[in-house]
Amino acid sequence: MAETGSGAAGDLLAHRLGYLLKHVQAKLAGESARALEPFGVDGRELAVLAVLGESRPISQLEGAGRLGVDRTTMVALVDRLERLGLVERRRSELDRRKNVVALTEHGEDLLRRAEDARRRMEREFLAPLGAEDADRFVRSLRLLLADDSR
Amino acid sequence: MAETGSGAAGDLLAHRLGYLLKHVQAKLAGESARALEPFGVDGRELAVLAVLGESRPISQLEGAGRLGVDRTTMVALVDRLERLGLVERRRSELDRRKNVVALTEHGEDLLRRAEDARRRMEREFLAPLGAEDADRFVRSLRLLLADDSR
DNA sequence: TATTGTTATACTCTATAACTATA
DNA sequence: TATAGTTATAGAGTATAACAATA
Repeated sequence: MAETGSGAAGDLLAHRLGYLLKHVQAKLAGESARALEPFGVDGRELAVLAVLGESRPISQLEGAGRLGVDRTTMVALVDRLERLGLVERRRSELDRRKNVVALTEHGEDLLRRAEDARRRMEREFLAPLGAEDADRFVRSLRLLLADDSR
Repeated sequence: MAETGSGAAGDLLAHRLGYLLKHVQAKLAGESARALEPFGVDGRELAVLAVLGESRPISQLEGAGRLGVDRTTMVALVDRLERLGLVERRRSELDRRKNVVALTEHGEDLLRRAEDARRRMEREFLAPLGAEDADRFVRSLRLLLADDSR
């Protein structure tokens, strides 16, 4: 989506939750892209890296589950990270159907530095809210996602 | 995106703004689809209808500008709304290059009823936050979008 | 038979380029 | 020459179906 809020949109749209959410997300995506550009990965790929680098090595399917993506999507994500030399696929010795995906040293290093950049970017992004409301905002997002009262 | 938050994701991802925003938006999109299903339009099309139905009739390009979409995208959106009998294209008499897009009676009626349903859906969606934090949340979204301090 | 990874494929969304008609 | 609408097309992003290897 390259259509950054060109139209002032009066304020008819500023009252639509869908519009607000979509465009705030798009704006964040832009800032994220800029912040991560030096690292050659996007926010999504960094999230994959973070999940894969979390404690013990996990399989592709397990990673896909945690990220909430399809396993075919996961193949493409790992493909790309592997091509960048950030992760390595190894056949699991316990269950040879599984790929265990582990971060390379380069991957570990990039993960640390890119995560720093991401955190800085997020803090700046939320700065207009002030510290207190920024916290409340993030907590609200978590609450909205967690609530499974359907 | 049909990948509703299947993976519990520990809470590694619950601290990533991008992940939270994306999935909250996806969840809202789901609720929105359900709420608007009886009307045969999605949230986006309803927003187009709302913009077009706002006071004086406007051209496609003007509508596209307000919505923040490309004019080629606008063609497809108006195509669909016209096929549904919700809007009508008329050649502008002042400038015959322009299409003036006006809501039909059916469109006006659907707009009113679907907007009610949307507002109810949004209120329910935000309910887990409580009234006060729900307000703050929406205000924060507006603030984040408005801030042009780049 | 079921599961994991993979490939091929299709579908959605949206933008770019080029065309038509008007200005 | 420039603008509004349109069409054709291409590029992301992601899902479904089918296949191979393994359990």
